[in-house]
Amino acid sequence: MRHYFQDKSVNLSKRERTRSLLIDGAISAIAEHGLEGASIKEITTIAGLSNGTFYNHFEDREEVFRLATMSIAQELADDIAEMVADVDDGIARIVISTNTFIERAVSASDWGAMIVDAVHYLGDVRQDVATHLRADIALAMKRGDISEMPDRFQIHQIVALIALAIEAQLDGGKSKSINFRTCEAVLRLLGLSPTKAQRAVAAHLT
Amino acid sequence: MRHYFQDKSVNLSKRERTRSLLIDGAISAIAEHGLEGASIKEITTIAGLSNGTFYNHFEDREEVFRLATMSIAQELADDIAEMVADVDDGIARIVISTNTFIERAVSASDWGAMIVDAVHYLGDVRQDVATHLRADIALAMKRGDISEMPDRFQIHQIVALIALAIEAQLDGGKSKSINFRTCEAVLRLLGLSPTKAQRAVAAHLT
DNA sequence: TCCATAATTGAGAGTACTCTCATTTTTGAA
DNA sequence: TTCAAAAATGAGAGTACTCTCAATTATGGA
Repeated sequence: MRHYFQDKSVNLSKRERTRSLLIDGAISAIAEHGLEGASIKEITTIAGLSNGTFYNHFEDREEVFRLATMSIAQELADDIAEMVADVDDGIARIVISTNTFIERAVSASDWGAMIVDAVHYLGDVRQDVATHLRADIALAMKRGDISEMPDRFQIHQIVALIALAIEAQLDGGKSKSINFRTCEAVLRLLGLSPTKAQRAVAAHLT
Repeated sequence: MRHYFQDKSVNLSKRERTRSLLIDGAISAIAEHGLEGASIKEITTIAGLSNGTFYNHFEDREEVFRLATMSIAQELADDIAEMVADVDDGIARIVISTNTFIERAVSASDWGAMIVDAVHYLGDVRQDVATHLRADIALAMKRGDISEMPDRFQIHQIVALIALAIEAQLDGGKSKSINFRTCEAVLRLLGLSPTKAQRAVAAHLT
């Protein structure tokens, strides 16, 4: 994942390729030192470019951080959308999406670290997750599995639990149990009883 | 709250009084610019002291941050312990503690902002909350209201929800509804059904 | 191949921060 | 009141960072 955007841009214009190098570099740097600690020097060194090139592509630090976050969010969203494309049960979609999102973020550890950081600083990320979640919940409501559409605050609660699950696994190593329990917790927050939540998770994750 | 530790140390030694001034200053600075953004210059300016004095009292930034966080945590813990001293129902204690903690943190907004920041950086804070929570949960288990003692990860989930509630109110203004729903969410995570959680919150908060 | 345009380079100006230390000021016990 | 010890001061050394820009190098269409 360290060269993800670089690889993806391999037959685009030079401008795009360099941009991608810098975005990959920014992700590594942020994963290592956090949004506030990542320096432009570090980003360009990782990218194998010189300091000045950065400003040929981005206005300032803020811009590359925003772009890098959005790029990751988009990639993960696409990945997950494909994963649940043929699942038509809302609860199942919520469980599978949540689990997949966390798994992917943990596996691509730079991405995970960046997401955890971004959730604390950038409200956009939360809104992004919210959009996808809402669609799945609407589906579950049609079936009567969930009775009320959660508001913005409840979505934030769910996002906080997901970020925590990623953080815990980046610190302590991969753990299926953490994923299971996070999915259960999400369903509990959405109003399922503990028993139903547990059954739903057991049914859709292995 | 801006001069809390200063006021509290008013008849201690000069050394203690200056220390308290600096801790109050550190809290304000961190609330304003975050743990990473708060500079020593800013802390000493707020305290009305000169730059060098800081190093007469603390080894480095890290030390004052740790001390300031622990001081706040201790004060809040004492405050809440007193509040629930004569409540012998575990669920009630959990609800009242959670609500009081969030309310206090939001009212003393510098403290709240610092706690939100510290939760993300310092594991200690989570452990601190954990200790108090565990006692209340043990009480609720004796009565059969909760069936399993939550492990470290579940405690972290609860702490994350509490931090989110504080953050939301620091951004958007005080809101009883956020407190209610956070208490409900905490009880749901602890295994209560949505109905029971709602009743418990309604019974103990007004 | 040629060459206008685009991209990259790296030195450095400007800024901000942490921490040290010789000096000055304050404190409080005798 | 006196004065040794304690505390506070602020200039500045050392470091690190952001962003600019004139100069250099690479690119790709004709």
